[in-house]
Amino acid sequence: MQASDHSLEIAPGCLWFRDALDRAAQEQLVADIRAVIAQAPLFTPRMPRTGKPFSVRMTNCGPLGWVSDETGYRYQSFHPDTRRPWPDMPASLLALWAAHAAGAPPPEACLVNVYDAGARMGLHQDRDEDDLTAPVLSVSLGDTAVFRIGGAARTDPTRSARLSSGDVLRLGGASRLAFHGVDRVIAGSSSLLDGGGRINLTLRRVTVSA
DNA sequence: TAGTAACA
DNA sequence: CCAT
Repeated sequence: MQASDHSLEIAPGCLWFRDALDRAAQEQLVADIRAVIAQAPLFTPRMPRTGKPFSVRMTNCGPLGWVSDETGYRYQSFHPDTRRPWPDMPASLLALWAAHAAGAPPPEACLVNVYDAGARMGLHQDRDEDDLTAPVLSVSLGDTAVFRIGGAARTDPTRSARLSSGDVLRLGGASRLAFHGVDRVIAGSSSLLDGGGRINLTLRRVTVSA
């Protein structure tokens, strides 16, 4: 991993570490995530109540994983289709947390979001964690995302930022409950992933530590 | 309300 | 017509 001293605060409490990961570190993460997907296949989450599918596919690693279906959003310890426990969190991700979320209790969930061509993510808050004091770390791999972030209210003004492969974003403090999403992914903007697309990793602490 | 469409 |  390559330490990035330079960070930009794009919203209060939201730190953008550009080029935090060099190419080798990105390739290591991709290899680790491929291994996770081999154990815990990508699934298509659905909206609570309506059952409308997301355009991104997901999986998780770590003791807990985020899932969504007609029942609602939740964290659970097993894959929704295979019913098997989520794979262990790779050392590369634990190192990333140590480097960019120092002082926070260990991460319990890494949500893997796979954006194929045309996939988007509507504006939302990460608020299903019991521990809302720990930051959320977001890692961008592959094609550039046109990311949007606002404030804690849905109607707050938003700004956009292009998140490139290797960027790390930390949502903490006042931005921990900021609405955010991905307007679109710029096809062909990265050579990291065979076949293109984008992988986003979000590392979260879920339970309140003693 | 992590979805979309419709509308002012 | 486009953006919100």
